[in-house]
Amino acid sequence: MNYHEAKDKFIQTWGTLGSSWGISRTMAQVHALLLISPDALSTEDVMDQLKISRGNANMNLRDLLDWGLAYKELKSGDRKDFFIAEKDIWKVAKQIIKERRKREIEPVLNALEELKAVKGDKNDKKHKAFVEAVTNIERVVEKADFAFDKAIKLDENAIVSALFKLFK
Amino acid sequence: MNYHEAKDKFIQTWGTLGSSWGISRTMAQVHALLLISPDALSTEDVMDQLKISRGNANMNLRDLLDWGLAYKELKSGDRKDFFIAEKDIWKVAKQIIKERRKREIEPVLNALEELKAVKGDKNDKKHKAFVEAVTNIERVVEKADFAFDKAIKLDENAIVSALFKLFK
DNA sequence: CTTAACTTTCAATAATTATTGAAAGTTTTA
DNA sequence: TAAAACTTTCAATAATTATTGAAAGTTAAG
Repeated sequence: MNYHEAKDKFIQTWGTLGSSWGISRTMAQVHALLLISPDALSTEDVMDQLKISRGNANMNLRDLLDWGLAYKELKSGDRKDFFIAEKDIWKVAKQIIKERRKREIEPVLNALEELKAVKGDKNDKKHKAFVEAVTNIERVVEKADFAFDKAIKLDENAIVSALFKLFK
Repeated sequence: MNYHEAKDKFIQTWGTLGSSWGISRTMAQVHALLLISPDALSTEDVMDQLKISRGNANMNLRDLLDWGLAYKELKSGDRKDFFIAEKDIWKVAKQIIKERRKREIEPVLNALEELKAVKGDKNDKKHKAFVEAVTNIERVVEKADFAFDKAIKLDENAIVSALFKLFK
């Protein structure tokens, strides 16, 4: 496999992985391209290399900035924006967890809390099953939330070695 | 909020959460419905309550069985299949992690391994950046894979208390 | 066997989500 | 201030993904 084949396959692979873990396919592809680029790229570079439109490139670069997965780099003597990826993948992972915790877990916890207050006959089979299910789920979601919160505060090796110790 | 409102909101919430964590919206909704149902439901019950077609109900129930998130229950004197959800949410979470590890992480690790073997000038800036990026990613993905592998073997409290100890 | 009860499949269609590209907006330079 | 260089927006459109429902398939009972 030569450089170009490998590059395309990498962008494709990273895009697929990203989209299955909650970041959009194109955003992950742009990130992949930036990851393997030794130098910062402009919007046009991204457009050319991924064959996407200006609007699309702009949108996804902006989203990457929002997620903290890429940074702007201004080159003196050039008015264009250039972009570089966060290349510490552990930091990338933590950043994604952090964003998704905020965007997805928090609203769910709020919704679940509300749901427990359902009015009705507390001895009804359905009512009991409902409150029980919601309470159980809330407990697990809270624990997952807690785990993610801790994970983003630990470094790469600490979390792995902590888990490992449990099996020594 | 009365029972029906709460039920609908719960199904909606669980569907949204599911779809953002990699299981299809409708599959998560069917699972939600089964979760709060005190008794096993038939395909028709699911069709009626979620207002979805027979084909769709069948497909999603089958997928839930595949993922190990629901079970068939046969009632004597009835030829229909009835379904109940796995109600231990920690088990549900572990099951989802297990399936996604198999379906998504393993293929990515294989692809990354292949990519490291890219042919070309090892001193070229691009080539070096590429191999470095792929190697870094592989390292983190392997660690995440390891962590998930351990997580699905631990019980609910062990993993949380292990993380907690690191902060005491 | 044959019929009835039920489940599965799949091509057509609908719904959703992503992408384009031209126009509007912004910033910088001279 | 004007014009050039660049970025952002957004309505139209394309691509993708999910859903339907009728037909085919399967299983069990009579």
